[in-house]
Amino acid sequence: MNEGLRSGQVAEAAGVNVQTLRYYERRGLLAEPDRSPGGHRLYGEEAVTVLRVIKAAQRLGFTLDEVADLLEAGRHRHGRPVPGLQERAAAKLAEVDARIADLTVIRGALVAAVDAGCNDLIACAGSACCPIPFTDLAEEKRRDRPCC
Amino acid sequence: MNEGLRSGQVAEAAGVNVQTLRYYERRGLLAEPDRSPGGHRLYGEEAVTVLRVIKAAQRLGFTLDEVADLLEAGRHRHGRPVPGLQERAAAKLAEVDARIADLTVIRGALVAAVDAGCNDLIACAGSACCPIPFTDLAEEKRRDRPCC
DNA sequence: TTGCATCCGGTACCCGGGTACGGGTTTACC
DNA sequence: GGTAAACCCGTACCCGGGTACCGGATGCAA
Repeated sequence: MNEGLRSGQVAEAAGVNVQTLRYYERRGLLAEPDRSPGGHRLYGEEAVTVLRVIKAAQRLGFTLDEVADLLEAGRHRHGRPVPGLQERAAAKLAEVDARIADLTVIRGALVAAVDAGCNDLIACAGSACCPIPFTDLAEEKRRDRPCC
Repeated sequence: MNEGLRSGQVAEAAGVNVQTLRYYERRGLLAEPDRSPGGHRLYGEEAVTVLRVIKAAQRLGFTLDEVADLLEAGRHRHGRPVPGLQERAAAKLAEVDARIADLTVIRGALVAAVDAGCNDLIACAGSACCPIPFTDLAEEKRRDRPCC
């Protein structure tokens, strides 16, 4: 009878690998489900939702540890808001913005290299006219000076 | 006497770990340098340049294998341009653009979550008014529909 | 009851880019 | 010529996020 979804069905519905279910369970992201008399996992419908949430949170830039933390807080809260979810989302937003800014710098360097018709990285590095800002690219800090 | 730079000096000058030099040598990114009578590596000045180029190329989005390939092509070329450097840079540029676009979508979702004052991921996922586009976030494909 | 798909747990491996450790030499400076 | 720092090589380990393989047990249908 249909006393729950089997691991393969959940995995299928959520678009993940079956192994990933057990992996998430080990990592504390997915609660341990009930078992059939023979020991097979039997999930409720909500497991699929949880998986979708995990995948979405990952896409938003949260690590699995962070997601586990967020979900754990959600499970234990009793009416009050999850402490820090807002703050964590705002912090992630700042990280994402920084990453976008960084990629924009990289984009600029690539565009310059393409425009200048660079042909040899080493030769370019030696010549003063090279558009690739080797030293500025070295660290993502100190992004204040524009290329060349 | 000063018959070349020792590994520690090169590493220091390029801002990398000494172990990383040997790692790059193994990976074919850094040519095997001369040795002292006792077997210590003695690098020329150009090794520092090569390291800087490697680091810059990494920042531009190239993997170490790709960088190795690019450097190898640069070593073997005799006057003619490195085949495909332009194309590869253009391809990387496309990748970077795609990544920026993707991050922009993610940014939008984060902003929406913060603006809406989301407090619990699981609760949100269940309600229709949740601003986080769980299903759209699932894959980075199909990025055509705007959030909500 | 037989047969096949699915699931079980445990462990090992994958990717990329390094970093650390350990025991033994070599170099450089005083 | 002593001594401390730097170097040698080989190997193992780290991170994050899974994936694969194994032999054995279960589930379900005909």
